[in-house]
Amino acid sequence: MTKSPQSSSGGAQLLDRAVILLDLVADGGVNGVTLKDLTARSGLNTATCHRILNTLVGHKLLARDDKKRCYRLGARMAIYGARAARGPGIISRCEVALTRIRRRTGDTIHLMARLNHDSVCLDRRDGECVVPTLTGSIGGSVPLGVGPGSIAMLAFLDEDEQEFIIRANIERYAAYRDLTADKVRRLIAETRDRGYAIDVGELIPGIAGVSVPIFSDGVTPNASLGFTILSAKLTPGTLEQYAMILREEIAAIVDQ
Amino acid sequence: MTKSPQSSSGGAQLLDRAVILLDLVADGGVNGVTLKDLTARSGLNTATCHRILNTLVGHKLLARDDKKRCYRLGARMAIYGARAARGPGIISRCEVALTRIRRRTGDTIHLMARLNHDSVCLDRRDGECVVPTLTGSIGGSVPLGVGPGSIAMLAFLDEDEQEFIIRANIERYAAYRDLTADKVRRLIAETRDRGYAIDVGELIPGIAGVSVPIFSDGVTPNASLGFTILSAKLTPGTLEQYAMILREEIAAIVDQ
DNA sequence: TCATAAAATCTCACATTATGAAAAACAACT
DNA sequence: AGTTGTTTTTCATAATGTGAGATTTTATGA
Repeated sequence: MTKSPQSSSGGAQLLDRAVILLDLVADGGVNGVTLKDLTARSGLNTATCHRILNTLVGHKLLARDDKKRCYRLGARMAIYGARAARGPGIISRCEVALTRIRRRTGDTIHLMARLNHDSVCLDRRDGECVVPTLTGSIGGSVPLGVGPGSIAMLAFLDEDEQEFIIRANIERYAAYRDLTADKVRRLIAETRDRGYAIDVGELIPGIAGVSVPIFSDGVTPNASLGFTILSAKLTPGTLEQYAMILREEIAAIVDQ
Repeated sequence: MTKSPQSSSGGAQLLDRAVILLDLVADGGVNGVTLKDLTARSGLNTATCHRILNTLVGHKLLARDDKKRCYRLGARMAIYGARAARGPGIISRCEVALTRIRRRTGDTIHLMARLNHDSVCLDRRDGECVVPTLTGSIGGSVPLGVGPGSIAMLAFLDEDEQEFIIRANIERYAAYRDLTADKVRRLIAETRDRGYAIDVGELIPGIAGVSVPIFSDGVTPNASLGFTILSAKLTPGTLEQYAMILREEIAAIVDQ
């Protein structure tokens, strides 16, 4: 959980709790999350947890894998998602931009968003040459702090929140080559100065990336737009040039 | 609302109500839905409604357009959706199939799912020649009963539920050329006999379609896979042949 | 195979939480 | 400025959700 808007407590405890659980399940990923995990992480009483989960499953917001006795996001969630993507949110606003950038450069590009401690891929266009990316296809995610797409967002949050997230993710960084909390902090500092995030083969050898944050509401960096390119294709100035392209497109998106 | 699993009443009234509202907002579409609408359609007390909506907005499951004073699906919904699409649900299971069919035939193909009284486009691959479709891009929807993609699902529901849905949609049919409830009933009967749904230029002149239902749980037709083709490209037997292709792919998807 | 542990599910008395009528604040017309 | 319709807040009331524990089901080991 983020420390932030938990316990909105406008008189809807049950709903707040349901959202906590939805979040935990969403974070749980492809493997699914078990009841025990959920009670532990949410701090909720087992019975309460169970009751809420059952209801959510009943409404198909969650699905239950009876075999593995665990919970995942449900069919209705996927449908809602498809509908939401159509509304006047980031995804549909970026759709044109993505396609246009793809045509202009021929490179792989993706739209990332923040969900709790993770950075989730919302949309992407594959480039002419297939490059391995951190997140894989739409819906894939990495811990915030990993990769330029996520650093671009992280770097422009309040320092408190940054620290909170880094702390929460600290053990997960180990899975990404020689990434550490301190390195993340250094990358953040550089990114703030530069205005955009870059990575030159530090996470996946031979693969570089540039990402620019999107301040959808003018204040909070809730999303980012970024390239993934083969380091081999880099010439001096390529990254700067790509950052400019992203900036332009984002500017066009943000002011309506 | 569907008569079905409303009021699950396992001791989570508030959650049930929240889902009702989420559904209404999702149905409301691109224009957004106002509080008044929501209270009217849900039958909930204004204060209760307002409280729930506020909480949902707080969690970004819904978003509020302060200007137009109405509610839409929120950013978090889109993110959940992206994640859900990645799990072992219909979407990811159909992904390969979609791409393969697209390569085999070169035609436009889409995956539809049922949401209340509507049929929503979950995924699609565009064909070599651009054809106009009823639903447009991902997230687009039509009332159940309109178009082969939705008839394919509707036809294999219980008769009671069919009638319920047709009644609910009856006024909306008028927007689609000369479609009427009776015509929908006739199409359903034909589809049941045939095993798949077809349309030859009756909804959009010059555009034909074939769709086969997917019984993801073995019983309920929760989704469908279908082609949209130019009538001009039709030769005798094309539709049958396409239906076979769909059947094959669906068979492969359903048993694991 | 049976015994043991662990996790999931159910039950029910209790009080915290959610409810909705009504009033207040706010917009939108005329 | 007056009037109407919509949104937001308040608060006493009770219905809803809570969670400790009992029970059942499933997993693990000997």
